[in-house]
Amino acid sequence: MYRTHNCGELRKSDINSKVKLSGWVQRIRNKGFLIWIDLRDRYGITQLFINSENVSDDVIKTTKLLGREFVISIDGKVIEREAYNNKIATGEIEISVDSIEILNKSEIPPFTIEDESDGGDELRMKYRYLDLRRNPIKNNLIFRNDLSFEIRKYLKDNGFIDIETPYLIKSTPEGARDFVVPSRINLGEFYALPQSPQTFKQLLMISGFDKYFQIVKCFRDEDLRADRQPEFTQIDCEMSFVNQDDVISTFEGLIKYLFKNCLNINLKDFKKISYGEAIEKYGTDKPDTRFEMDFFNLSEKAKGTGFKIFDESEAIYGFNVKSGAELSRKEIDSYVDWVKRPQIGALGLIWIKHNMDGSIKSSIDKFFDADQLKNLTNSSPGDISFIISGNKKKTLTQLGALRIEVAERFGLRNNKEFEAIWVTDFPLFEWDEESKSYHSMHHPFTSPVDGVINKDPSKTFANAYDLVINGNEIGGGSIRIHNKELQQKVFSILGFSEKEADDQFGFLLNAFKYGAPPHGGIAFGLDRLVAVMNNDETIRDYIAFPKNNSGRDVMIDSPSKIDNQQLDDLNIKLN
RNA sequence: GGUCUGGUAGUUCAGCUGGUUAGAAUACCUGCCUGUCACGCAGGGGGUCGCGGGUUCGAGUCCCGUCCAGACCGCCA
Repeated sequence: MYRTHNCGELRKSDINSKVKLSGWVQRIRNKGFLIWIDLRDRYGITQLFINSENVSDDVIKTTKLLGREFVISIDGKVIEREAYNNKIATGEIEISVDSIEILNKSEIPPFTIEDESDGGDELRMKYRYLDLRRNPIKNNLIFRNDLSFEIRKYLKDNGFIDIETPYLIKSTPEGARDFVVPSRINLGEFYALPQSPQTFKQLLMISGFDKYFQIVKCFRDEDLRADRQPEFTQIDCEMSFVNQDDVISTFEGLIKYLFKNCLNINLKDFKKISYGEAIEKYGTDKPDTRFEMDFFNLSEKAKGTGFKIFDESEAIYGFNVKSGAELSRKEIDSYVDWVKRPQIGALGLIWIKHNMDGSIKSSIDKFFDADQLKNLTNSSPGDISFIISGNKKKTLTQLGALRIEVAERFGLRNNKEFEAIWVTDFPLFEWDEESKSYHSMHHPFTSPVDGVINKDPSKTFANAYDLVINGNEIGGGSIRIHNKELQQKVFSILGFSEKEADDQFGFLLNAFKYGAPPHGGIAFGLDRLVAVMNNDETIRDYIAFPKNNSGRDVMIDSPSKIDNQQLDDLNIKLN
């Protein structure tokens, strides 16, 4: 037997008990005659106490050999501490050690295994198994576990069935790049890893499974970001005989349930905002609505005054910042520089300070008088207005990015506050200039509103909805097409020939012939949900073994070359 | 594919307009210490300044290339 208790559970009531504990040496405090060892496991830390006068020579000898991260097992008696440590749960007791056994020694770890580690990202990833010993990361994974459990509980209680779908499927050209797996017994052919179980869950609806879910890995071969990994986990759900409101209410219920049960937070009812409104007011389809700073549109109002920049712009938008008039010239300039960075790409930033005394100072004083400016921005004393003009789409995007940056610097992104919203009424199609073709904004199985496609496809709206929490896209879904003809029409608008559509999705079109029920669903990014619930926008520390910026796992060193025999077996030649 | 930032001791970092033997903290090692809990005190070891080239009397520092890492843009139906 290695232990009678774990390192986090002994209390004052256990005093005088004989116990056996096992764990890792967190730290040794050697004061000559008296030695303390912090013994750590997943559950906590228990202090071991060695008084040189009262222990065998063996214990002293073994203790001298110990170093950080040694794995040891000790026997001893629980005693009360002379001075309590209220920082840890076991802080009122310690173990008077009778015997020590070294179960395994450890080299000195490359970084300190403490809450505030000195390790940089790269080192932590290389030794991720050590990083996972640290409380912050360990607790993230425990939280994720608790969240998964509650997800399953809610969905099961609501009649959903967990069904696994295959990972080796078929490559399709639409959407993200597929990860591809060569087939040895079908030489020259390839599987693809699923970007989502989309078509399978629709087929399950046709099978009559009614309410399906799966917490499932998905794969996309695209560049990574702090919130994007090539393999990630979705909470994938689908329901039959539902309309948009049914799906939204079921899953608004799920999200509220999760916040309540995992964070003890009661979320307000989720506001609904249309895609068009989101873009017009916030410059993004995933607005952070915890703060105001809605855009105003000056595209008509500010033109015709002879100010060239405005007169020649397709669009002019701006927003007001409360207390922004306190910004120094230097701070304002830093915003101007910020929007001019290539990542944002604005040509400039117009600012208008509305001082507390009612006076106006702006970067366009030469072209407008104070009253004109007050009238344009509708600002209050104390505000600063930021304005960007130019191409409409770019202007809105740039201003949207600035809005977030301003909120960040003004501390408006309050991490105690959570605001979830539904974004609806997306366009069904998006025109892509590069390929001169329509793309699905969501995916090609999304049904148009009322099941009808407008003569002008770009004016058709999708029966789709995204869940956004604090400016992060957490999930998205739609009511699907369940009719063969409509599905074929969508494929043809997307530029598929009848044969291509049949080759790639014939199985689905076929299935629609045999009594496909109306259905729809949603998928949430579990990694992002976990991160956002912990006020984080980086998902890596919520995944046990994530990949780095270049898609590499630096711990196992993947991806890696494979040997020629393996290539031969697959009939693959590298060039 | 692109933009930006970084790479100096085991680790996290400092190192100014180029100029003696490249520093700090922490970790590590040795000794001392009878109530520590970020224990304390004294001492010690530890560096191809990512790599390659160039400019220069002289390069951690400037220039070019390259690799690695991070953030972002493109991309992510």
